Amino acid sequence: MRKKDPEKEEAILKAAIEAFAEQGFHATKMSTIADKAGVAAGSLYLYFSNKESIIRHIIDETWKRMYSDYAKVANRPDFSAVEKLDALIDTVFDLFMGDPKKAIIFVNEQHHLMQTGFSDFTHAEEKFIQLGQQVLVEGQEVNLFNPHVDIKIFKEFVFGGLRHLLNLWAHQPDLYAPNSMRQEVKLIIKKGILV
Amino acid sequence: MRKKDPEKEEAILKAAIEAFAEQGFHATKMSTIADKAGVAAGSLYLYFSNKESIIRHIIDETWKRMYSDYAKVANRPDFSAVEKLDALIDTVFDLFMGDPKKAIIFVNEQHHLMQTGFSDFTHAEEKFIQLGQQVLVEGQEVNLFNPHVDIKIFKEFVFGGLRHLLNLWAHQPDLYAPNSMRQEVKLIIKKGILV
DNA sequence: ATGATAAATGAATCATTATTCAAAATAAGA
DNA sequence: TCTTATTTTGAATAATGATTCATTTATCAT
Repeated sequence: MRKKDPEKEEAILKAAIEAFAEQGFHATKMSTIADKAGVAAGSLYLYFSNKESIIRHIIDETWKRMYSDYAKVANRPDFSAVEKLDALIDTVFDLFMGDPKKAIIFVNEQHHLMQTGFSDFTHAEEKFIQLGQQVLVEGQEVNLFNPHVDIKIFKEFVFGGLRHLLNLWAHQPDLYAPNSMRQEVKLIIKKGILV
Repeated sequence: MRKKDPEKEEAILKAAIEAFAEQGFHATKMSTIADKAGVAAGSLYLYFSNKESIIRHIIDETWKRMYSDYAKVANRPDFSAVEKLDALIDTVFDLFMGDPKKAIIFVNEQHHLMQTGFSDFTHAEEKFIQLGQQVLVEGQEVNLFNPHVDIKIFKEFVFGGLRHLLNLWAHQPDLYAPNSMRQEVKLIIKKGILV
């Protein structure tokens, strides 16, 4: 009996991340992924059932990682809601700045996946979003956060803003100093633009 | 000599907007657009050189409209920077709430266009963004806006947040009361979430 | 009316690529 | 070493759908 090489799956994923980030999901050919990964085209199908499932896997993993990273912070009893909110921003930045290509895929291809029926990855996504929402509710309860702000809207607004910023940065890292970027975001969402 | 029917171009654009919004650019077939528009597939090519140019046209028009709508407000000398900022939000909301399908296309397909070489529509886009940026600079100069906020980052953050919110709303209008949504956004970007 | 010109049609073309599958290579156990 | 089960290969398949083009139809000018 022969066993599948676990490094091969890794190589395929790495190749796919590169290709999807560079050319987008649709423009990426399976043969390109195979070439980059150094395997035959047919071999891709031993590890993934089809092209779609490759990108699903990538995004799913990303959500899971984001959730588990942030869960550690969100549950710390010694953190105030404000600190937890800052930590949320840090979690997102840390994750994507360590992996710009994933950031690009994450931002650009997610909508495509929603059109093709939902699946597992929505679990991880929902859990993460849920965690963020809890922090906001907690902050309002202890009167740290403005009770007139609609949490559902705030949450989505921040999410969209972050996504967009990370995408810009991933495409042109030179234009944005990573650290000032995350500090700016924290400032904006907490205090707004008025003096 | 026979002339092209200007209503036919309209019909094609309307059909394309519908199809792109429902199924996304890639999944939309030229034959579907033709069917919806009530013309033959080949006729599409009398009005647009290819599939890509149809979506370009749609997005370009949208940017142009956004720019011209907002230019009226941005130049009013009787408006403070704060009022102009509020008006910016209103402009965007007004435009897209009047046309949810366009909102969906605008949000979801723009990245795709950037991959396929830039073109005219970046002009209108840049002009609009430029206008917004001016308002922010003006606000900082007269000390209405916090000078520590990085305008470039603020601008993009707000842009991304708005995009995302509008997309959510366009997909499920029932979940978000349009007016409260725009008020919330104004509140958030001006004052942040802290009490 | 009528011819000339351009618009409109839609079936045929053509290219593109995800996926399959028969054959070959490889590793593990006997 | 040899057998066997499983992986790997990559050429062949098969479907898809954008675009073209020969033909038909409609409009305008005379």
